[in-house]
Amino acid sequence: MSLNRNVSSIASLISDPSRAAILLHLLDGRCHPAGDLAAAAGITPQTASFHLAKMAELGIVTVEKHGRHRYYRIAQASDAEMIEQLLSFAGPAPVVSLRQSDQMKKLRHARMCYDHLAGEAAVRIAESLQRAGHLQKDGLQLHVTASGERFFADFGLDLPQLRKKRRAFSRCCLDWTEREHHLAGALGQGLTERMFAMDWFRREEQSRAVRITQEGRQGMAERFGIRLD
Amino acid sequence: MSLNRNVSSIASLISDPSRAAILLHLLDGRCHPAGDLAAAAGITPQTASFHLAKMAELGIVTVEKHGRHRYYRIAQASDAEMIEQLLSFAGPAPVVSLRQSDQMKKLRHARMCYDHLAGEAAVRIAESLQRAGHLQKDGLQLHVTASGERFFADFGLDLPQLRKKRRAFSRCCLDWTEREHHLAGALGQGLTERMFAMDWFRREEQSRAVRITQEGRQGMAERFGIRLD
DNA sequence: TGGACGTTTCCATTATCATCGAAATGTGGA
DNA sequence: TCCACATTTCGATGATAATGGAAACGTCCA
Repeated sequence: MSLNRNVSSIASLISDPSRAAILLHLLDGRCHPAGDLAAAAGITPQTASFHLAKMAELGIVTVEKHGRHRYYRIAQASDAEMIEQLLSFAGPAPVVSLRQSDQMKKLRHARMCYDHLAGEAAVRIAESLQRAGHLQKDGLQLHVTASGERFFADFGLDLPQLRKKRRAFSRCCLDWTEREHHLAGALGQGLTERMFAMDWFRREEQSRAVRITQEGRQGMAERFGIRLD
Repeated sequence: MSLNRNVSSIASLISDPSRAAILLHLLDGRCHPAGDLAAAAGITPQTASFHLAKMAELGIVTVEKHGRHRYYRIAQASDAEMIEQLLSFAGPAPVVSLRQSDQMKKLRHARMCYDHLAGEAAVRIAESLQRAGHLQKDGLQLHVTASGERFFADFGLDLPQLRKKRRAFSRCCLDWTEREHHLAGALGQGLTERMFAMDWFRREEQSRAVRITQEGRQGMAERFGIRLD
């Protein structure tokens, strides 16, 4: 591996929105073809290729050629953990397994994944939205149906505004604790922001864990038909 | 609003080499006049001033005016820890000169990480405290056990006072030279302060490096069962 | 009071870099 | 063999931002 890594180059990976989106998408630990990553970040294949080459040079990602596809993945699992922590505000990375710890339980429950909600709560919300017919899964996309348009507008989201952003509008993101999908993309971010604004959730200090408030429990039961715990 | 303003803003700050140099210089936790930082980064005072203003605006550094000097320092310990985290990601910088490698050896050995000790000595201390059952790792937390309460009190630390501080009490921080954890948080700071008060360590001028005194070697052998070098 | 010095502000220049169109490369399938 | 498709390379563009010269500001000191 080229030790071309210096602090600034690592930091620039995270500070650029397109690269952050790509990294975020790679955080599921699986391989993704370059085109998917381009779509995920809302950029053209050329641009994605440019970014991926840069990341490969730094040894953050590795490539595997299969036929005419090139599959990218994060080179080391330990890097993946560190990236997720950095993306969603970081403390030092745990080297040992966190499986049984208290902190881990909290993270399983609800946490931030870069700019949107993850964990059990997020997975349940995504399920509920699909069951109600507001979202429809189409590959990696989560299509917003007509009833979904009304639902999100009623929920206080400005969908036209969210669509304008230079990033994928609505995607699913594999939740590494639940092994199910939750909602990501501009819509996931907007929904999360709205729920925070309504004080459904509160961030814990020094952690990406998220605490669900009493309002949150009530709201999730009323709006999504979800009862947690 | 961005829910992770900290990360992306800090990352974009560090992604510029000049600012990275400034921040790295500030990682010693001391105050530095603007001119020194300019020299450290190899840029003119105007440019340094421009960068420092930007960092101050984001709240990552704070200024203190003393006479015609303005002293800058990193505002929050958590930001400093995040930068260290990025350093551990980047890995050790390539050594160019003999003088640098000499300096590097010293930094590996013992250095300041903003307000607490880092480097081999700090990692060994953290290990020793866990082996003795005074600390117990729980995710990112380092829990102080009953025997630990007694140990630290006997060592001269006022734990109740440290707990009151508006920051994480006891946590681990990934050491970028050793790739192991050392003790951070209020407890790490307090322990470091106490050891300095006992003259176990002395800071080198103009550097993050820390020198271990004869008392320090003796004390660490007696209290922690550590023999360095 | 005047001059030296540390620092900042203003401004014009320059460098960097993400971005995408066009074209090239390489692979699979018909 | 030819075409479709995924991806990369090349080249140009435009936006952003770093940079340092000139000058102003404040503070210290003689």
